[in-house]
Amino acid sequence: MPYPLSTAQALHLWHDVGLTQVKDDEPDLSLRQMTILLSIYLESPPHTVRGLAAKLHVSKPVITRALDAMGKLDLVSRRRDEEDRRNVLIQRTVGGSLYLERLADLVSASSERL
Amino acid sequence: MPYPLSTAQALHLWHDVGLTQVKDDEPDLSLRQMTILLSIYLESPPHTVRGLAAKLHVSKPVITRALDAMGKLDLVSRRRDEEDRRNVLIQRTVGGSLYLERLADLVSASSERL
DNA sequence: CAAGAATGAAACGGTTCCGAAACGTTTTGA
DNA sequence: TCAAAACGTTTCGGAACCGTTTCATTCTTG
Repeated sequence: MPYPLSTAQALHLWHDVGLTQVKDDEPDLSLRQMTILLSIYLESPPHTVRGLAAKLHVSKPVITRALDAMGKLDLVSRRRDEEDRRNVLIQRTVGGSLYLERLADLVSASSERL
Repeated sequence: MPYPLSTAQALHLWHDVGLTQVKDDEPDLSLRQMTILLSIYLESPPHTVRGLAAKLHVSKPVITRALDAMGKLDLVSRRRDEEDRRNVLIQRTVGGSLYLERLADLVSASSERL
């Protein structure tokens, strides 16, 4: 368990990771997209549009559009809930797992250089 | 000095901080804007449009527009370089310092809960 | 001193995101 | 059974951002 980061270390960590992300040519996820993606992968299913919207305090169309965008990038997928066909269940993908794995490695590596 | 963060801890830290930022009503800075702001506050002056563009591997208009946007939010200010009037020197503001202080506190507090 | 280089800003067209409102489908419950 | 509610999506107009190109100003240098 690491000690809490000092405020100066926190800023350097943020700077370091941001710099790497910006310098890469890969399309960056917006803050909202990234947070939605992390919610899907870190919290236990099922994930629904309504549930995510409530958790992030944003409107449902924000979630729908973020899922559209991340779906094109193969970071998440959607499936109808057959038990209640009004619901859409949001699912993880291999691409999403790899994406977050790389992010985690980046943060972890930056934290070593503090 | 903290130990390096584990990959799982890194993702939870990112999620936690993102969640707080998204739930706030405050206007979020884009990844590029945030990285520019951190460069200005963490690295030693002078900061110029050209210098920042080179460091982040982006075009100059990206920097100009980000400075416009952050200037409106009172996070940075600009001043002509009187020694070479082609240059614009980018300067820190009280608002920018407070903004980053709050970010640092947020990251630091989240890191405690890991 | 004049021609070229360097710097930052502005203009332009295209893409993406936003909030609010309206919509289609499915389920609920009176 | 059938009106109301719930869920996710689509549409709409507006705002922000992007990359490229062009421009005005200032400096350098031959």
